[in-house]
Amino acid sequence: MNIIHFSTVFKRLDQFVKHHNSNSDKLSNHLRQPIVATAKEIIKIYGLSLLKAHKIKPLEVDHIPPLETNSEQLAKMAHVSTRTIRRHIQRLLDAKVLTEKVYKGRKANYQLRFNSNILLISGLKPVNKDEFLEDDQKKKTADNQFFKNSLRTTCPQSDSSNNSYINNIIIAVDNKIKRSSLALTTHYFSGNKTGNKFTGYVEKEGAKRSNEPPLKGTPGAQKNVPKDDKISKKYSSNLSDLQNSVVEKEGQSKQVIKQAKDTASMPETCCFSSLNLYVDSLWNLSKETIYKNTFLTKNQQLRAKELLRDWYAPVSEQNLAKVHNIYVQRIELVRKYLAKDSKNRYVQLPDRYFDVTNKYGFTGTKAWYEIHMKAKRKTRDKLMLHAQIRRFINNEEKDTSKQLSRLQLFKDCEKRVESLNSPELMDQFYATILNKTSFNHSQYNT
DNA sequence: CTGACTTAGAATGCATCGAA
DNA sequence: TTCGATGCATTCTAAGTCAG
Repeated sequence: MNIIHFSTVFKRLDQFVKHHNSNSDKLSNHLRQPIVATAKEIIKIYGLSLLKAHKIKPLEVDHIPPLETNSEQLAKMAHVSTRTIRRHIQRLLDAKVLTEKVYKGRKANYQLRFNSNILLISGLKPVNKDEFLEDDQKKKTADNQFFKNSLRTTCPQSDSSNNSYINNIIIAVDNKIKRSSLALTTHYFSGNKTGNKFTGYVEKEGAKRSNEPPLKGTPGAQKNVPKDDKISKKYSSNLSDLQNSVVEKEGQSKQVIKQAKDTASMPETCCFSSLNLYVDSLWNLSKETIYKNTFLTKNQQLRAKELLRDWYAPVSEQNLAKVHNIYVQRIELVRKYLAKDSKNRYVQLPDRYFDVTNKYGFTGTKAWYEIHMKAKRKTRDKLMLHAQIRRFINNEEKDTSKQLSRLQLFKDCEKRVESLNSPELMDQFYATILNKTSFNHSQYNT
């Protein structure tokens, strides 16, 4: 029995601190981790003291006693010096986490009063966890934590810093867009007619696609299948999702589908302990990133793990680590997407989001991942091209005595660029080398 | 891209002051 | 005398810069 339900109060404290930090201009006004840690220690002490007081004499809601403590005690608990405690208390007072500090004289402890919005003391009764859960759930509902109408959003397909929220199937949700029964990915909701330069997606294309049934290789592609062989298809789709993650078009590799079916038909081949390890790891990551500020019930969490198991189940053991890594990156993409506009964006609850049949959930992040990897490769190739050009130019600029053989170096650089397998980059290489006078050295000297 | 280096700001400890 | 408050010096850390 606790008067203060610590985990709930700590969550509220974290939210309060986050809100406070985002609202304060000066970095010096921010509450940082050590101060928050001190605050938590103080709350722990307060909880215990209230419990003791309640045993002696039942507490009344309107007369919750303040915490009587001293810097020495707090310093011991928080493993810091008394000086630090005093500073931290001052900062907590400034931030209104603590509302009052009353000095009771040199031979007495001082009294601390807490912000009641954070502590949520229920007075006479010990805190009923279930009540909190219910309340919290109601609040989450009110805050649009559940899906009502449309399942589509306008999220970008990569973590590039674009704002073209046009043709993206729901992976995470953008609250900024007004919802209707219509799919949000249609052009009606276009906020940016210029489209997504980074991904090469344009509004027109997106609108067109939104009217089409989901295709293989499109964002969130999880082909609709008849219910009877749903599971095997589901697994095969999943596996191709994994195997083809290096931008191989989904469904194009027969081998992959075959392998998926084989794997799905032999679940016993999976090493369940390592599978569970990956499931736990991915779930913990999701909880700490995309569901960091979302209250989740026990059942939702259990269901989430079950669903995540579906994602790993068809994967052969030797591929588990690789696949896990891809899933981690996909979660990271979602986190970045949410972080860009945390007020207006949220993600579906895990019991729905990780459903493999929900093409607008985690399944949809495959397209993000592919585009992300494509962009990464593009950047890498470009850097490689620039490096080769710079290498050649630098040699040209050296004293003749120190220069390497021009032809030899040219061939060497050409070979490297050739290995990128991109005619466009090859052309760029030739153009720049042949027309050295127009070469803007500074452009490549980065 | 990576690692070394620099720098500003925050955290902390020590010494001292001052109020009760 | 005790203990919170305060000034100052040191340490730590994160971000930025630059050269290889």
